[in-house]
Amino acid sequence: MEEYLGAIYRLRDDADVPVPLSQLAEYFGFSPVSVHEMIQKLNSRGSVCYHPYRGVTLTDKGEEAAMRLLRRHRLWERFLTDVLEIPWDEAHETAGRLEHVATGLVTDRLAAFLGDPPARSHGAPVPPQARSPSEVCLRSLPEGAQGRITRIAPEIPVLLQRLCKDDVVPGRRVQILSQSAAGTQVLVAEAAAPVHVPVEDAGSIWLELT
Amino acid sequence: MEEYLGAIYRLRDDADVPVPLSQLAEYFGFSPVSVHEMIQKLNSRGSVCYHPYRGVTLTDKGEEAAMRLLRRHRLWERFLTDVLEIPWDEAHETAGRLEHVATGLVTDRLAAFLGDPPARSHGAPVPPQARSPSEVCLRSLPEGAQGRITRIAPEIPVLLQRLCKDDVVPGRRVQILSQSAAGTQVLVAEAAAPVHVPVEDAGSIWLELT
DNA sequence: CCAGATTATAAGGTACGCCTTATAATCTGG
DNA sequence: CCAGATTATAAGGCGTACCTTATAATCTGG
Repeated sequence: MEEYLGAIYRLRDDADVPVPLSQLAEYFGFSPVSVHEMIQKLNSRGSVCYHPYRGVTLTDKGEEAAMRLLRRHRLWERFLTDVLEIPWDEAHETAGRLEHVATGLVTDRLAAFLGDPPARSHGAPVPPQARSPSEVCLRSLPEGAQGRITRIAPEIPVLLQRLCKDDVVPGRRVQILSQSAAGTQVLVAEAAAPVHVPVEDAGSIWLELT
Repeated sequence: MEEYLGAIYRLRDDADVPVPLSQLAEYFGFSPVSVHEMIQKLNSRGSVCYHPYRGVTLTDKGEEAAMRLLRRHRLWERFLTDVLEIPWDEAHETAGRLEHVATGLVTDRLAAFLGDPPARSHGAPVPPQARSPSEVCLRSLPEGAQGRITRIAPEIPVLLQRLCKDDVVPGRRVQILSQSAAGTQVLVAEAAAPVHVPVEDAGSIWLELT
């Protein structure tokens, strides 16, 4: 239930276009029928606005809930990475379960404890927050450019897994070796071997130049 | 599933006596039939040993799982009360949901972050830990005695709610005003009005004398 | 030792969130 | 503009964990 709102929020990623149900189905690895069912439920509950054949958008109510959910996610993630020093991929996954468990008071205190962070130390902003204009997409960078990964967006589970495998995670310094139609060749931090990032993934990686 | 193991662990409370299913039913507020069903499942999975007409005990496997669960509970509880300064009753409830969400690594790091606490600052030990021998039961104290509440055990939800309502929670200083067949009259901390604790509750309150 | 209370177990039901299969509606490109 | 791909929807199923009702087994105290 909550997961759907979070997924829509993540998938639409700033642009306020309807998210196709097929995209949600792929995101969760659920059948399109199941997603459709759930969306109907969310629609009748007024969390979501369903546009047949086009997708779903969040209502004000849904937006609210999704924002609070993502805020909790970011806060827990930040706690796990910064305070407990859990690796990013595990932190992200655990935060995905912690985000559903926290009263308003706990969330607020957690935020205060973390110093009301304006952003993840390594990653996307803690809502409510817009994307920083200084972030540029990996795909748009020339060969030789260097930067620090600040964000993976949208955060699609399979994508995150793929990237984590190659240590392409927020916080890493990278250098672009070459751009081609197939994708981008990058050198990650102090790693010896270059990593190939396919086009469809490169568009989801955002960095700050150094 | 996990909840049942935790409940058995809490209800048996040190003594290694079978826990009657009726007690579990009361603990959860479930019907006896539902509890019986679940116990059958746990029994066939080898987490629990079912003694018909007598109750359930934990197998080594179940004991292990319950201990890890309770450990996570205590650690989160301690984090919430000590670090985030959440009131005890809310902390206990939230910890009840957080305990199911934490990998081994997160638990270990959390424990380290809290300084590998031997006990809750206010309350029961973080397993594996036995009960302190210096704890005495409220019911057994003479009039006039003073002490600090260290523990509510067993932690039965309805009991915790009742006690929280009167601010009878771990950490509070109390003075025994009178003992009677009906219960115990106590003065809590700096509260103006004395509180009446019925016999059946007084047996679950443990304190350290001052 | 047996009657009344517990406890066990069988049978059938509900809500939830997922599934598959199949058909109908709508969109879109050659 | 229509054929093939998407998308929607109907129908029926599954597992989980709870429920009620009803009957059977066992325990326990007077």
